[in-house]
Amino acid sequence: MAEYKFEKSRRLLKRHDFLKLADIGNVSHSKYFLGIYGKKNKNSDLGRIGITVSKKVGNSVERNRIKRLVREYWRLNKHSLQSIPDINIIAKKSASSQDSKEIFKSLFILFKKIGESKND
RNA sequence: UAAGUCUGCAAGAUGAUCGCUGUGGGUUUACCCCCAUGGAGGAAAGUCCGAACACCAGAGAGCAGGAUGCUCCAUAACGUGGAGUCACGGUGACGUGGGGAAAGUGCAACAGAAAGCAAACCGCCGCUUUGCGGUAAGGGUGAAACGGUGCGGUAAGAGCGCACCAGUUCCCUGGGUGACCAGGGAAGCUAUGUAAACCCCAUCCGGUGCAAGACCAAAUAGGGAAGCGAUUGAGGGCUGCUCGUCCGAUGCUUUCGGGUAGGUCGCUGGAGGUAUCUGGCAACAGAUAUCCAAGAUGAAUGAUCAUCACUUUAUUUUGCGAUAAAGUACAGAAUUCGGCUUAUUGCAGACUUAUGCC
RNA sequence: CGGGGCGUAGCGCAGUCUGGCAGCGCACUUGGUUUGGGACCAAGGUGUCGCAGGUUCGAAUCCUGCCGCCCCGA
Repeated sequence: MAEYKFEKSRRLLKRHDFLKLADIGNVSHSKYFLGIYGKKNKNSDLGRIGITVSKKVGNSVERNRIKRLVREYWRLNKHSLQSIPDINIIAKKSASSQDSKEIFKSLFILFKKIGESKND
């Protein structure tokens, strides 16, 4: 049961955390999302996640829905994302008015790309 | 049946699993964990008004600036609401609007003779006829041209006179708390529009906003005070310790205060909700009973599945119905209330108009 | 939680305060010039003035309510 939990310590919450990631600046794309990620943290077995959905994506209902879907995907797939470092997920404009299956598929592709690039 | 007007109601339901978050309890130094229970709206939105609350400023009054503007009532307050009143729009149900133009100033393009204490282009009339005078009936311009119709009157005309009508101001009587309404009389013969132009009158307004404001407070660098210390070395580094050696005076230690990162409070029980009764046409107020119903902070309230409900489409059926698929608006609390405005789905009721039938 | 600015022709901007003709530059079209092109010369087209109501005889301009974009403060 505990493996599906989603705690605050697993999230990026402060502005300087986000700025630090932007300095490192490793970027990957998928259809609806952009991922900015850092180097792997050796002390923690799992990276932290931050979600950015700008005002251009839609109204507050739409923005909150996307954030919840991203968190849901992260929570349910934690066990397969062990190699993922700290990451900031940025929603693209086209992510609005997509259903949950499309969102999850796009996230799957994004994390797969990041996992492969770490192996290089 | 169609088109419309007004008012009200709802905002899919139930269950399971996995999560997020508030509160209470258990356990614990504390975290974790376990149990119970709560978790978006009618607009939570826009931030357009009004207040509460907090801090700052302030003797009192005024000016400037801003807002509001028929009347009465309601309210903590309002630019809001209720009831009325007048005007305008609509066949109608009904809707929209409201101080002052007879204090002063300004503006009214083009056209037109003339756009406001009048004036004479054409026309008409008179005379002593290259012109002068009278005239506002008629012409045409314009959004707007100084009451309308008729009769009298006149050189031609004119409220110049009269009758009726319309309008203005004043007075009286009656009704109404009042805006105002009804009736009667007098004056004068007419007074353009614009105040969402300046302005005048009346009423109201100190400023900033929960990132208000209060408290705790790391690292680093300043500041105040006290103590130690000046080559006779305070203190520190190299080391487990001693010796030794090196650094060393804008120094070291203690303490006080401000205060950043960060955190806690403010933070949800209130001009509160629901029901009944009483007063009031109503808005609303009062009494009694009962209930406690979100509190996040890179910001919770979600995901998946099942069943049912509603709508649409397709297939099948004479039909009822059945099956399948898709869909179920606008939209997310951010200190809290009262309104306004805007976005938006469905349903119900009352009423109006038109047509048809009985 | 507050404050400010902008929206006018394809693009960049005037005009809004003080209501009455919607303009300027570049670009575009046509003609001339040139062997041809550029440059140059001449002529021309152009707009729901962000949207909707209202005030006025008349609104890009005044008033009210919305929409979009940009910026600032705590």
